[in-house]
Amino acid sequence: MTQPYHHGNLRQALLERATEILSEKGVEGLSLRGLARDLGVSHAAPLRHFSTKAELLNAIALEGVCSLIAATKKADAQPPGPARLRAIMLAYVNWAIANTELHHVLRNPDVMRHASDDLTTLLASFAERQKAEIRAAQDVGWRADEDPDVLFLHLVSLTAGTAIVSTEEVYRQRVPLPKRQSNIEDSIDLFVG
Amino acid sequence: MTQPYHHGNLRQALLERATEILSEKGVEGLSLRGLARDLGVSHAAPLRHFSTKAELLNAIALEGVCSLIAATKKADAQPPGPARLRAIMLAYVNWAIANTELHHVLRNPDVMRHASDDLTTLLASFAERQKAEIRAAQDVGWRADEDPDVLFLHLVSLTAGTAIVSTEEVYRQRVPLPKRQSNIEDSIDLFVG
DNA sequence: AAAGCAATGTTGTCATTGACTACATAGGCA
DNA sequence: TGCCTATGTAGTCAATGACAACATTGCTTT
Repeated sequence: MTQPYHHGNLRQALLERATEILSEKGVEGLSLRGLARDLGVSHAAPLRHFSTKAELLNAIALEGVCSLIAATKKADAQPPGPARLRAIMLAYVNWAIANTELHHVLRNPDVMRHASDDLTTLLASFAERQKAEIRAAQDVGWRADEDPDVLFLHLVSLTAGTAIVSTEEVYRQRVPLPKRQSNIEDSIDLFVG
Repeated sequence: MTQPYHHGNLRQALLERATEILSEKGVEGLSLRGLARDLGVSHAAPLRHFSTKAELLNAIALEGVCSLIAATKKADAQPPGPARLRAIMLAYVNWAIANTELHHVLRNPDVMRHASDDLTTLLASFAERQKAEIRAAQDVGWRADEDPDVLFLHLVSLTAGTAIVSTEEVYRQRVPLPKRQSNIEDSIDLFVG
């Protein structure tokens, strides 16, 4: 029995294997030729799906953002206001913990440097959605007198910061899990009140 | 007039040029051979000073951490307590703004993956110093009844988060400077009280 | 069903890079 | 003066990204 000429689902296989490699060896350890070897296809086959390494990373990042957006959408179960803000922030941080490597990809300058229009647009719309949630909360009386832009930055700083602290090895080794969770809740409480 | 056989200060020149390249093209755009070309030396000359690309990145990161530590040391002018905590956090964020690229290098997984013992030790000692400052502030009565480890994570989350929001292009484009500064001060106030 | 065609995969090739080795030069020290 | 080490050079090799020319497959359109 011989291998079929066509892989069948090479694009998806590439994305999956690439994500594995990223966890293990990072962007620098990811190579199109290495992926081809791992999947048993010829060295140029990946180019049919991603004509450059940057394009592959882009596709992975795009998947990541979609998954992140989906995760935070669940906060819509809460009514607009501080409760929903809290849910969004929690969802973000929990997503980062559950998808550490994707989170790192999205934070990697070498990836985002080549961000496609699709990707930047999606990220921008995600930011806009957060801004809208801030305004909605203010409409319900939450911190109604403060500057929504500054509140937006607060929210982003806090979620980004707690996500980083929750996922980076340095802190995971240095501080036990329950305390890390306290940090997340306390930080968010500090913001949403 | 011919070039002298020896460059004279190649190591330093490499570090400086490499930092420039990192700002422009990131880690992936940095190559030892490219540096050699830029500095007019042979393609293998850099290897005398940094036997691998990772070692060069490490040296740059080490310089960065030293400079960061020096910047935050100025907070010692304040007496131990919340005032000094505030000064440390402000110094950190201002350093990140003034040295955006070094900050990105320190946050780059592809760099820190190969961190030398020197580098990890230095970073660990920096973290320990922050922890000590937290305890010192508690000794003066600031949040004396809270868990110092959780407070430490708070501090790190906040500084990391505000530093990121202050330096990343996405937010710099989206929110004007004065509001970004309000965010920094408000965020820190929220923490130190 | 057959022809044609686009999608997908392969082989071959080239320039660039990281990394190693052997060799050249310079400057300090016995 | 003569050696010795630090520093720089030239040559080489394997791995990689990227491209081109060719092969195979399966859908589509008659």
